[in-house]
Amino acid sequence: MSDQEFRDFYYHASTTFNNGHHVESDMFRVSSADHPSSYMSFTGCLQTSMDDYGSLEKAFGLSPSSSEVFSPMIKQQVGGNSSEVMAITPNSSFSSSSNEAAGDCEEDSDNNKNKQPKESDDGGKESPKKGNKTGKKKGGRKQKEARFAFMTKSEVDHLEDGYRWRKYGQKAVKNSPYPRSYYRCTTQKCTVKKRVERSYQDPSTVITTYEGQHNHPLPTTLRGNVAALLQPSMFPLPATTSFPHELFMQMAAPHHHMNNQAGAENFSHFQQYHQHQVPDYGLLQDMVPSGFLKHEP
DNA sequence: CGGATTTGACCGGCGC
DNA sequence: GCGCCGGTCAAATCCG
Repeated sequence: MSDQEFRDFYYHASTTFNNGHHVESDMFRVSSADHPSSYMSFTGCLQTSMDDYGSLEKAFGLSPSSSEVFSPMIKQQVGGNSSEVMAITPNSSFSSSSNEAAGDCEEDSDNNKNKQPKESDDGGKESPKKGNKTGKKKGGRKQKEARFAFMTKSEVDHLEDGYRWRKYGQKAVKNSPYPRSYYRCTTQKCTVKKRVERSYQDPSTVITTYEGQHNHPLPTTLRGNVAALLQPSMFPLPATTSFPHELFMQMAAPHHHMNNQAGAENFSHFQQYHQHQVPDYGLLQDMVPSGFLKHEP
C-alpha cells in the first residue's frame, strides 16, 4: 500500500429514513501518487478493509476514531500528466499484487451456478454436493469485478439501495462477532453482488461492498419513488441511482470514459440534485464536499 | 405453493 | 501436503 494517497474528493451524507433509521456515510476516492503506473490496488484496499480495519485506517491515514470514514472506491491513475479515473473492470489487470483470493468474476460464478448438480463423472459417489462445483476453470485467472465499498452508520445491516437482493450466504468474520452476509442482485442476468457486514470496531457502522455493475435500471416496482426521483435529464448517468455509492459505481463504469473532471461534474450534479430533490424515503442533508486533490497523507 | 432465507458443506486460493 | 479462510452452493426451512 502506498503511503501517499490523494483523496480527490470526499463527501459526507446523512440520511434519515421515514422509518426512523438514520444513516451517515462518508466516502472518498483515493488514489496513489507515488506509483503512477501501478495503481493503488483497489482490490487490495478493499481486501484490507475487509480483513483489518486497523490496516485500513493506517493505509488511508485515518485516525482510529475515524473508522466511519470511508474506504477507497475508485481506482485512479495518477499519471505524469493528467489524472484519470480508471474503470475498475473485470478485465483490468490492476491487481497483480493484490490478494485475489476473494475475487470471482461474474461469468465464472454465475455460470457455474448453472452447472449440472448431478453429472456423470460423479463416479458412484452420491454425495449431493460433492465434487460438482468443479466446473471452475483452472487455467484462466479469475478476473475481479469492479468493487466498491463504503461504511455507513446505521442500525440496519442491509440498507435499501433501490435494487432487489437475494441473500445467498453468510459467513462468520474472523476476529469479529458479526457475520458477513452475501447478496446477489435478483434481476436476471445481473451479476452484481454485495457483501454486508458490521464493523467489529464500531458496531454502529455497516460496511457494504458492491461488486460489479448493474446492467439494468432500478426495478420500477420497488418503492416507486426511488426510481422516480432519478430522471436522466436531472442525472445524466446511464443507469439511475439512488445512493451515493451507486453513483460511484457508475462513475467507475468503463463505458463512461469519464475523466476526473467529468466525475467531478457528475458528482456536483448529484449533490445539487439531492440537495433539492429529496428522496421520498429519506432526508438527505449535510452533504459536504471537500476540495479536490486534497492531499491527506 | 413459490420465492426468500438459513446454514452446513464444499471449493479454490494461499501460506506455511 | 495440509490447514485456514473467504466465497459459494444448495437442501432444508421459513414465510407471505
